Amino acid sequence: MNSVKHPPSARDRARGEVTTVQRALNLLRIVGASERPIGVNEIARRLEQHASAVSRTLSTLEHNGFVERDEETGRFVLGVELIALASRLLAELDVVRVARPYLEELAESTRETASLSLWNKTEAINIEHVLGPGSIKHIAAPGRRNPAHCTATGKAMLSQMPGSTLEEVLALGLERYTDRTITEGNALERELRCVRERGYALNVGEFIPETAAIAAVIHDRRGRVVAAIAVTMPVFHFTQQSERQLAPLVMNAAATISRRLGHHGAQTI
Amino acid sequence: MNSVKHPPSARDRARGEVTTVQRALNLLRIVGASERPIGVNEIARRLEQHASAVSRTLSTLEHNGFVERDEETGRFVLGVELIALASRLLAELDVVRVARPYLEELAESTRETASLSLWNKTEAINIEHVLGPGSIKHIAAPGRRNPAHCTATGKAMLSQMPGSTLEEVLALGLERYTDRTITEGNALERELRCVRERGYALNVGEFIPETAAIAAVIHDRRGRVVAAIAVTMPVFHFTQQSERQLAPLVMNAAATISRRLGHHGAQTI
DNA sequence: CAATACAGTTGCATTATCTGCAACACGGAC
DNA sequence: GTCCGTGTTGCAGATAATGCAACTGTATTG
Repeated sequence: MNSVKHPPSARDRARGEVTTVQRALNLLRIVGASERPIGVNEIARRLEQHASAVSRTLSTLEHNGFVERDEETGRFVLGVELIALASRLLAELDVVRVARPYLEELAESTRETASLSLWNKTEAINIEHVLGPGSIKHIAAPGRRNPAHCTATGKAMLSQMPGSTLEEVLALGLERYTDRTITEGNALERELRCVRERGYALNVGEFIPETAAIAAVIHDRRGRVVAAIAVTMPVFHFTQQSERQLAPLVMNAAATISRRLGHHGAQTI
Repeated sequence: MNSVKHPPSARDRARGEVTTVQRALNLLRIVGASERPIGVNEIARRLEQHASAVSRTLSTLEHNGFVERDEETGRFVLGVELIALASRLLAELDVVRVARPYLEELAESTRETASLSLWNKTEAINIEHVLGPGSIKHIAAPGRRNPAHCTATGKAMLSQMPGSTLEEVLALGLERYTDRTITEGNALERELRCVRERGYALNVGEFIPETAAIAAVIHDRRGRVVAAIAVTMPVFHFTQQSERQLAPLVMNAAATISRRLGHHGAQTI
């Protein structure tokens, strides 16, 4: 007898049901997303949990170095242990090392901010940026999460992902951030087709009203999409002319980085 | 002031008692410490837990992007989510950015491997390294954990920590790694006094038999010890002469980095 | 200066989740 | 074929997490 495929318990876990660990990870993300140190009660409110539970979980996380307590305020920030875990990963990611000089080159030649993002599940994550001379700060800062449907790096990478990934993204709902955000599935699919055809993705105020960006994907030696680079600028810098100028620069840099990672042009989806 | 009066339950958490989250974090550390992708049963053996429990926890972690499954083997490695959390931290840590050029300079002038470590609870953690021309690989690699009592960066930072930290380290037990490892509390205290006096720490085969290192601490603008830099070499490169040559280089680099972080010589413990 | 409000922590009884077991599916070795 | 090993799942019992209420300490208020 073949046991039929019920949606069973571990599947529930995978779908984000209530587990203690799940709650702890959400907590960690909230601490990470906060600009300033964050207190127990504030976390509890955002998680819709009781302060006592949060306090105890934080105690465990603190003891393990995943969060740290600000000496003066007693509030929490992420801890060094995360760096310990991530730094090996980062060191092993060739793309970071290879891309950095090209980011600097891009930032200099475009006089805007250049950044590198990785794909994570259903979103892009910035991990490196080089500020251009007069550029806005904090845009494209490392650790920032870029939704797939309304950012340049997000759309660039999503356009190369298998259909299942697009479905996941659609299932999450296309949240509206500005009046330019694409919130309709078919429109997004059209946009992604367009991105594939021209080889770069645009975002003009779809996520943050004042910023625009141009992005292109990076492939590794096996042809997989591993990252994307972007040039981010204030919306008022963005014109058809700048698009014509910048797009080739971004695509060239991305292609060069891909080549240096051993990519030979064969696209394995 | 946190004058804790009772030794109560959350203290138990802090002391690493069994909690579900605690187990998940240990699991994460094991995945992170593994050189290659690691399977459910192997993790279960190391944690002395049942494979079923590990499997379920991994399921949650995977869904959250904290671990990823190697496509071919089905084994686990750390996930991009950790980079997402850590990269902001890293970007905000001035010391990393400031230190990098000096690491490169050190690596070049000494023709050995230069590295930067942060302090985490009771150990030092490498987060950056520059390989010297002919140097051994993987020593001082990012993510590597350096015990406080038998590594150069560990001893350098521990020597500047308050007594309570030393007590914590002693309480963990001074594990023996080689026949040169200091395993006796009083001997370690003497060694630390010596480190404070001469301004740099040595490790000659106390952790890994074949490697030696010289380290000095970095202070931030408030005089706090935030990091240490080290030059690591094969043990057979290490002589009294090389110590005399390298120690000033390391101390100078550390002092320069401290100065660039705004440290003015006032040591606030 | 008391009165008040809020943050953070803890003990305890209840409840809900997690664990361990046993069984199963799958794959490889012989 | 059998015999390992790995990974996953359902289930019932074991265990750890929860929510409450109480308490402390620290701001904020009148």
